[in-house]
Amino acid sequence: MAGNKKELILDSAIKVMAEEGYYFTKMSWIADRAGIAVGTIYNYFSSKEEVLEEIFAREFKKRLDLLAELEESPELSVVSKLELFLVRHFEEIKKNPDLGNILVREKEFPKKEGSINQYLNQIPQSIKKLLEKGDEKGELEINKPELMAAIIFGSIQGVVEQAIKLENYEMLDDASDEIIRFVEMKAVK
Amino acid sequence: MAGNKKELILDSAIKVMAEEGYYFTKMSWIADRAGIAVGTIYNYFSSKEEVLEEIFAREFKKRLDLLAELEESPELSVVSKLELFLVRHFEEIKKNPDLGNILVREKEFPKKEGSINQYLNQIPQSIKKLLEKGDEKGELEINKPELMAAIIFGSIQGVVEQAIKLENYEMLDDASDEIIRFVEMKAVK
Amino acid sequence: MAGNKKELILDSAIKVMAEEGYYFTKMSWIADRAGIAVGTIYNYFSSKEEVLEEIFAREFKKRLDLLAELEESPELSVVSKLELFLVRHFEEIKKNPDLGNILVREKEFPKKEGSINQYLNQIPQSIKKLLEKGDEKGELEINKPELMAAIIFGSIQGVVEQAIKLENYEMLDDASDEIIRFVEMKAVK
Amino acid sequence: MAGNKKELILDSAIKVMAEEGYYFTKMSWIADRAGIAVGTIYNYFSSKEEVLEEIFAREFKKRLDLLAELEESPELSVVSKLELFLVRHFEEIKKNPDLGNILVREKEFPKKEGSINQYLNQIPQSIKKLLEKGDEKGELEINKPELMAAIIFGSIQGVVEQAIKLENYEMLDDASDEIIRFVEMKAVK
DNA sequence: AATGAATGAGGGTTCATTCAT
DNA sequence: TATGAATGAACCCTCATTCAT
Repeated sequence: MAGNKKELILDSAIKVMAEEGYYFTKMSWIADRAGIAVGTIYNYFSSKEEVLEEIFAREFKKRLDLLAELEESPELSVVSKLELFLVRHFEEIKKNPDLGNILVREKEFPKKEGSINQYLNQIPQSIKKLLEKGDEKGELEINKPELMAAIIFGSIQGVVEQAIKLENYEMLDDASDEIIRFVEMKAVK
Repeated sequence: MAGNKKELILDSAIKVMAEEGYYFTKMSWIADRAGIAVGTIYNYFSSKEEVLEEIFAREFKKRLDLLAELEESPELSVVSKLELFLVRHFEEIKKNPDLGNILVREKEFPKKEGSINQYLNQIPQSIKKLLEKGDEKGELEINKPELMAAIIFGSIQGVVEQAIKLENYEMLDDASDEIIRFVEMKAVK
Repeated sequence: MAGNKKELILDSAIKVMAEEGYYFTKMSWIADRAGIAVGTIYNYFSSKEEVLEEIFAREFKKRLDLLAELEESPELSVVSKLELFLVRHFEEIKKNPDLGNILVREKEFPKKEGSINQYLNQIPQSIKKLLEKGDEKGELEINKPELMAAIIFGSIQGVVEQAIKLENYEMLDDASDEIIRFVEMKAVK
Repeated sequence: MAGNKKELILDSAIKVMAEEGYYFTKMSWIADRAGIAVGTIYNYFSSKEEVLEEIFAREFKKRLDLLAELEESPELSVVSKLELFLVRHFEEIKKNPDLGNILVREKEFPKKEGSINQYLNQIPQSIKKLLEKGDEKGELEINKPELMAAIIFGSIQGVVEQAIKLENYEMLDDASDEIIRFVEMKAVK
């Protein structure tokens, strides 16, 4: 039951924040949309920032769990791993574009190491590690893994951003293919 | 003199906003950093939002002017045009990373058609047009220009974001090469 | 409870505005006087202007309701109606001179049709209608009802203004008699 | 020349204040309307309040001078004196309704004994004295001179207020007759 | 656990006034 | 004298958070 209420609040927060952006979002709007009182939110979250953090935490946990799982699949090539990751990510975004909107747009909280930054930084890092593993294994030839990771991560974000802005969600279906093609350029033949 | 003061304010605003993010930035901090009174800012800008808009307007004007100029150079291939654009953009960011920080991070102002959104939307659009031109001219084979533009724009943003976050500005030197290589995959041989 | 808090704020506002005038009145003074926080005022009123409007609205409603009630009393002569109105009005002012002070002094908000102007304009209009009715019924002979209404309304305001300024509240007891005597000059014998 | 500039500023101030009201009037608007710089105003007036005070001072000086002059005319009856005063006052208002607007509307500056209050209080006082003189001389029978003065002063203000609000300036031509008729009620036959 | 009225620190903005030119 | 950019104190209003019920 308690879990349900927290879910309810998060769903409501995602909708409002996707529409208005984190800073314009008022706690009272989240409450209204959820059909509860403002005070109730504070029984489940200690602050507005924590609501956003929880959203990021959950979504990033999904991605990072998937990445960890893929990590431990020796039968898969690095490129396949990346592909599986992309496919799944874009599927999730397609299921809930509001979420994608938030994930892609909220970049504030400068300095503060905690907050959402901790999550945002992990994906490019994981991609970088993946690419380095590919290089070590002789699958790929990556000279500048940090740069490549930046490009790949950027591509992912860019696709989500445009898909939502243009309301062209089909773009998400083709995106992994296209990005993977880019990585395959680096494949050692 | 007047131009100087406006410049002074913008420089100060760029520094503060890069450090703190637009929403955390206080008008009084911009004034302090510029060594002037808060009221003075309002002699040059009508609101905090307008300060950010001016920053975006100026930087995007530079980019869009360059794109327009390249447009009218029939001797250049589409790929070369894109390359020149990228090289110049990354050079500018390297000269003033604070600016890059802001350009890449501020994505709020949802809905509001005016504000910074008008600028943010123009670059992917211009890239898309460039790609379509390349397709028409038989230089490139682009099936989904919108997707490709999203990926390229995303890559650019991703590189700037990571370069700044990791304080690895050399990344910016190699980024255009790498991104162009991706576009060249689409070249018709 | 809620009604009480609104009342509390209005009472406080009346006192402060009577002492200081609307423009000098600070929201924080109203709050202090009411023993509440500034923010609380905004749970009941959307702006400082709305506080003043509510004061006017309430007082004018009382007057206009009375006028409407008198309107529907065919047994009363027009002069008697006017007299009853004056007596009641001056009684009210005597009970709460602070209120009278505000009602008589605040005339700003130029142009703006909403705001307090809508109320201020209604009394002379009602008086004019009353005089015209008297003329029609053959009770009075009024050639210039607009002028007469202006004089009567001005007299009322003038009496309240001086009574408060000179702190001579007895003046209010005699005022209706004197003003009515003036109207009776117009009585058809 | 200097006198001219001061005149220019006052004329401009009257127009702006009549349109906007004292509190909404910005010093810069007065300057703009006068075709001069804001700073220049401060060469002739020490503050915004002083501009308003000067307007009141001048107009009230005219009235008080007239009253003083009438005072020393033993051949005139009190009623005639009052009539001459009213006629002149309404004539002036008709010549410059903007001025009337200000004179009638600005009542703020509570407490502060200086400011415009000093002027506003003098007219009812003078009227009261005039009435008392009439009583002494056996011309009039006035039991409550303070009340009568309040009514007469209120009438004057009310007429000006309505004439301006309704843009019915003809009202001003008939007003003195009507008000005098009221005073004549008190005449000893 | 749920409520929502109360809180009050905080910040963007205004604008009368100043003063160097 | 005239200018008008610079000043900065002042204030309305917002809204995340609290807490008594």
